[in-house]
Amino acid sequence: MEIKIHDLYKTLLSHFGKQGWWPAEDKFEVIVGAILTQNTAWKNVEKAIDRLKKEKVLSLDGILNIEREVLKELIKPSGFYNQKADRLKSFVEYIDKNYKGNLNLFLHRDTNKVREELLSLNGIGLETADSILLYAGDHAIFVVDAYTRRLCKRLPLLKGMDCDDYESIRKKIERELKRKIKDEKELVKIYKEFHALIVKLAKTYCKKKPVCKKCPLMKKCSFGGV
DNA sequence: ACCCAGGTGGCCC
DNA sequence: GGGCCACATGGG
Repeated sequence: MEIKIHDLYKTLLSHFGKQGWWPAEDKFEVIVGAILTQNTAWKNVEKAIDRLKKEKVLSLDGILNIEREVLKELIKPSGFYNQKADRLKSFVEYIDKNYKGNLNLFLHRDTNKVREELLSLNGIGLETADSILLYAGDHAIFVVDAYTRRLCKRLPLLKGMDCDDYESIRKKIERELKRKIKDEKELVKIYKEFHALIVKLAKTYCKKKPVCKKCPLMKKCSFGGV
């Protein structure tokens, strides 16, 4: 049996409730978190963010002016700290140089323009770019991560599509949801919530075992669990 | 002593 | 255009 994407969203929402992503105080914190969480447990990212806050450098100017070696030391708990320090530095330098350090000026423009620019920056790939677009910029872009990809492989919800291709999954999910949701603001809200729910699902039921008997989607899966 | 975590870029074929 | 690999810390 095939699961409709919107039904899957509804099922997850009623099962887990609203997730309220992204957990951050402002746009800049979302961006820092998006870079720091690359292949890293969120718990470790929190430690790094707390340290940046404590040093009062969790701002565009803060990261711009802090010495690279000091920055590395502060974000150490989040791992890959050499490259992540470079990535944070190159991002704030880019915004400073091209947008007078004004994040809103950068974010609030044509979606594809912003996306292209993000992708041109060092260390910002598809998922990080889309996380920033959706959660910091409120653009209607769905974020695909490793969990989403895994879900696509295990659920017959995206039949006939390439589950290894990021863009293919993103566009399919966006198409399906756009068909159902006409209001742009509502769409953005659902993209935010849906991605968070997929992460929640994976963390709750699929930590180790690829197929979990406790999974709430069992009944709807032709093969028994995600 | 493994394996995993809200990825990305570089190199190889 | 896909298949490896390094990147690093902390928790199970």
